[in-house]
Amino acid sequence: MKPMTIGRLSSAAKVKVTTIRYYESIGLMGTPNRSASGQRLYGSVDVDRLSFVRHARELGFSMDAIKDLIGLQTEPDQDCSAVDTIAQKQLAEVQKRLAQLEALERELKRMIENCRGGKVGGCQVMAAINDHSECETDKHERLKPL
Amino acid sequence: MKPMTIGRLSSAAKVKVTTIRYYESIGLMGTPNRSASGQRLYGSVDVDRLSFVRHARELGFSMDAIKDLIGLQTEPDQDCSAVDTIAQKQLAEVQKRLAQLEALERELKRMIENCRGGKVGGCQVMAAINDHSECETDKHERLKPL
DNA sequence: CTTGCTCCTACAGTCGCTGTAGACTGTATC
DNA sequence: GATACAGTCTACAGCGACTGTAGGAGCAAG
Repeated sequence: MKPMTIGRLSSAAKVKVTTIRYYESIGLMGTPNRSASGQRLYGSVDVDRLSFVRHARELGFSMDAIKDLIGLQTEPDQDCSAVDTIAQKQLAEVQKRLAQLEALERELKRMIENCRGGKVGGCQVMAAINDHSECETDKHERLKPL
Repeated sequence: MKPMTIGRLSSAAKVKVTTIRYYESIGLMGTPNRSASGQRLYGSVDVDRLSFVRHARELGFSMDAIKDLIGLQTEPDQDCSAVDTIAQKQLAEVQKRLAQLEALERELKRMIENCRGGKVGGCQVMAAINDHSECETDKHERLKPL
């Protein structure tokens, strides 16, 4: 179980080297030991932790939420309802976003469906973007990037 | 049809004042006329254009795509297949994102479902984030923010 | 005339990284 | 031992699409 360099950790946890250093800078990874020449040295604990972070990111958790989850992880005797709350909140966000995107999909399909070729001047897609009187997405808050 | 200030334009097109100035800075709104004291002055053309931009943003188009659409708008005699292509591309992105989020929803639900209270140490949500061996989102590319 | 809103510029901050520059370290091959 | 090349280091700038702040100047109503 000898220590590994940042590059090994990177391929073990499938997180880029630069990203690992970034995570360290925002206090997500603690301060690693260093070799005599100043290179970061990690152990298998760090692989686990970093993999956890990666997977939580893949699940769409914010860095703040992940910090909270890591904090909870280090206190295994605490009630896990806090974890549940974070996960529930995340699920709610995902579902909200799904509803937005479904509305978006319907509207884009409608636009494209109505456009039957021709000139830009009479293009129904352009018209649809211009005239949004009957548009359901108007009721939504501003859309976050795809 | 007398000119309006940026604040009027803002409420007419439902785009924030600061955002209008930002759009100007990235070349999306042209350079407006100015009053003697230097205040921006707009006409109804600008309301239309800005509303168009807002609605396109609500549909999730990138600023680059919107720039293209505006460019096409000013040439109404051109074939509208270019517009169609941009819209199709956008629809494809939306559908891809939908698929990602649906996978996410399933996994979050599964995690929460399996967690039946207790201590963090035995929490199935934490375990699920840790052990991602059977996780379908692992196959996806990195998720963009919600 | 004063109050209080709107407008101006210029710049820093958001999030979650990614990319760049320039220098040093570690390892493999000749 | 020399050389080549990959890996590592720090520090900082940039991405997209804005948002927020500071410190002023303009303008309409009471």
